[in-house]
Amino acid sequence: MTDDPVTQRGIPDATVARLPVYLRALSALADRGIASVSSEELATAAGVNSAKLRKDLSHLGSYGVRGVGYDVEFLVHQIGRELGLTQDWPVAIVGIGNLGHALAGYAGFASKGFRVVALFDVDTTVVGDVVAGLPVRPLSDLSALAGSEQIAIGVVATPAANAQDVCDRLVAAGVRSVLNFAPCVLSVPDGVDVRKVDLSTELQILAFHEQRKAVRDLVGTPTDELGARVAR
Amino acid sequence: MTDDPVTQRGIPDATVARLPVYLRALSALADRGIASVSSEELATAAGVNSAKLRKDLSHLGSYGVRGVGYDVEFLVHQIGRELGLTQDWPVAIVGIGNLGHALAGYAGFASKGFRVVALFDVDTTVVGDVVAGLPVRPLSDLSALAGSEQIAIGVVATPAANAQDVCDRLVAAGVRSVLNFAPCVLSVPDGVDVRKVDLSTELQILAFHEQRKAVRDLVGTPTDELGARVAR
DNA sequence: ACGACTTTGTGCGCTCGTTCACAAGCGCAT
DNA sequence: ATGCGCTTGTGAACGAGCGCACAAAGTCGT
Repeated sequence: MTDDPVTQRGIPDATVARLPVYLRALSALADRGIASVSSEELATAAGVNSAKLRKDLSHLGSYGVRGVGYDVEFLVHQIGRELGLTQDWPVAIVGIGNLGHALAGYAGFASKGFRVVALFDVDTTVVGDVVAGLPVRPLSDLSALAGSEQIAIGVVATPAANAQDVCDRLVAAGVRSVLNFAPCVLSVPDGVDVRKVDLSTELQILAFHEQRKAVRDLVGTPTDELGARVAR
Repeated sequence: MTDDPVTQRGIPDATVARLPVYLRALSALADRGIASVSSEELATAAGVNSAKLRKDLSHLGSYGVRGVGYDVEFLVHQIGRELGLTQDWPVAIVGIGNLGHALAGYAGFASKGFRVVALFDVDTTVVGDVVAGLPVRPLSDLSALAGSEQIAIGVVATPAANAQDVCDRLVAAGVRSVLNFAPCVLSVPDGVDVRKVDLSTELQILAFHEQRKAVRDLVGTPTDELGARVAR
């Protein structure tokens, strides 16, 4: 019954988070016409340890050839399949402000099977506009469209004040994956995934390290490694 | 010489990454006029375990009162100070395309001591435009401005192809904190921090889980907890 | 055909972070 | 003043993930 023994049993979250990075590095190699790559080369391209890379890939199956490396094309296909990029993922963006505009026009969406199929906003002055070839629809339309299984991923690009309400509507409409750009915590029922992209948080983390570096410079203590921290 | 015993000795990265979330939750409470909060309440507001919250806060010092909770105003101040938000952080944005525009106009920047002071682009058709009150300058101006210690954080909002070059220029100009929106790995020398914000990666992670959920639904196995994973 | 070389896949110890559970500490009511 | 109830701060157990190091397994040259 298990259609695939490897696929079924859990891939660690940390690994899943890195697969897109590997995929991108591999795609770049493929574009340059490179057919085969060693774990060492791919690891440096992806900015990770080679052992970690190998362990990550081993979760997908034994796709490497000892003494040779990995077939680039094949690996691209396998990772893509594992991430579900062979299918088409309809995406809806809610909140067509500054950021919503940019997201709607973002080419990176289309590249990997993600397709923006609907735009929503509460602001009646925006509703009806055509952005990136799609009409901006009122938020009330959401339930109708999503109910027909047309939306897999909802992107929340509204101000924080509206985010939870918008999220609730998305969930009510059957969306089970939400990408949240609003600077707030969204609470969702079980079975719904939320990922947060938070510019402000990232800046504050950078500020923390920057401040620390400034202090170090002043005191002039080169104790400890104060090396680069390529933050996760 | 140690001006503050607690501040000096390392706060875990995982904790630092959560401090902005706590800060936001606390600010929201303060706006609602709430003066005191328990770890339990704050934890739920921030979407974390209360024990974790307490341990995180304990790294800043013993700022809570047993039997009572934490003083909201005071904690806001302390976290803000720890994150370096009492200072002003000059930010430069490179790459004034779709995303760069949105970032330049993003209000969240200004809110916490981050101030966009310069915009750069290589595209001569964009250079000279005024975006969000600032002129877009040619990339060659970067070294001059940054050399005078005017830029603390560089934001890379260019296509992936230009990102490494832009990053190198930023670093050469003395920038030691980079926020990277380009879908690629940036390599930087020791002492420089890079944080990545990657829309495409987040979508792919969501797709992975979505696909898995779809499989579960088909097979109809409610084994394991297939609960909500509020992803990190 | 065979040995030397290369690279994968992984067992193992270690570090880091999370969670539980509880003692220490504080305020308040009596 | 004293004891009670509440909440913090933290010791300790647990678990996840990372990286070293090496055996297994394949290729290539001779």
